[in-house]
Amino acid sequence: MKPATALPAQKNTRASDISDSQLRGLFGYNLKRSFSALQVDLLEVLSKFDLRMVPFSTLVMIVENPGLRQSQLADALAIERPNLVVVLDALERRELITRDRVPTDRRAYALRATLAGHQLFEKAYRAVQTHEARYLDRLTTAEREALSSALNKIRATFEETGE
Amino acid sequence: MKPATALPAQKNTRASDISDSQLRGLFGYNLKRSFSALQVDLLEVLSKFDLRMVPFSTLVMIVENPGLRQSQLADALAIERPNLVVVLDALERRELITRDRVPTDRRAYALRATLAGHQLFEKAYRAVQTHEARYLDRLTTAEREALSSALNKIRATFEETGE
DNA sequence: ATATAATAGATATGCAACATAACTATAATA
DNA sequence: TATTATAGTTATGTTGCATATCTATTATAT
Repeated sequence: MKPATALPAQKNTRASDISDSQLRGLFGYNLKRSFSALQVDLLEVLSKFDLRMVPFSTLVMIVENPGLRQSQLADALAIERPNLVVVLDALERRELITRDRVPTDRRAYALRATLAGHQLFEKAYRAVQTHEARYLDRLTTAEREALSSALNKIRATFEETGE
Repeated sequence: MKPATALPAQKNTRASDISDSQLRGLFGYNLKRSFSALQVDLLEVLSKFDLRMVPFSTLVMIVENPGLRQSQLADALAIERPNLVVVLDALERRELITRDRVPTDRRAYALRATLAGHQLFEKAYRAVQTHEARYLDRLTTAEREALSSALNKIRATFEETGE
């Protein structure tokens, strides 16, 4: 490979004055960094219940929508059906949910949470709410509403064309 | 495995009325869904420049901070040093950046963008700004400020303890 | 009625993001 | 000068996410 030359006559950056204002000027970058930081804490909270983000969301959806089909669930969570299968396998192995045969459609399964599943949901959901309060408490009501509305608009912007 | 039984007497959820209000009540979930939707669009924009999110961020940082060391860069981007190595390898192979020996510390490399690197940065950064305008234009000034402030508070909440 | 197409779920597989342990070479320090 | 720490690298593993393809079953189209 021929040696690519850097632009000449550039002052070196010293350790002290590293700047990321170009990236900080991008909304998406801030969104990613904030979410990543939040996620570390959330994963720690969920780990007490042997859950990760997708299995937790899955359990929440099944508790809220008993009898749900796997395809419907994958759709609602915006995850691929093959990936949901392994998540459900794990939840079923832990006897948190059941896959019940649907009499009217023998291809499909109706998903339901067991008693243990409901109990785990209650505890985990409350723990997540506590985790959320950690940062939501620092926001003003106006900020919370603006944030909520902004996130919805962002989602709407990209999901309307993307789906 | 003994058959786990679902809770009895539950009305099945019909296709039409699947609800995700429990998840929507969680801020982190909305954040994740919005970011995922945004990311699809962003990746498409970056793909025109043969870039992904981390290589793009890396290039931006090197352009803004010529002479930067790899460790400093990994720190600033909050990515692991080993993962940065392969990103830099690829950028160097494309002659977008150079790794220059540092005379005062022969372990270290000073990272600099080549002319091609600067040019790609200019084009890609503008394209990303256009992408961002797609959703930022739909937000009110108040929403934009609240979102910005909220994201910073979220990051502060979790990075102050986490680092 | 039967052939064809579509759907529900599962399996296999691959890529990308991210993390850790351990190595080489240098530099800092005790 | 011996020890420790640091910069970069290599190897490797895990998780998240996507696609192609398979089966069993159901819907539809002639």
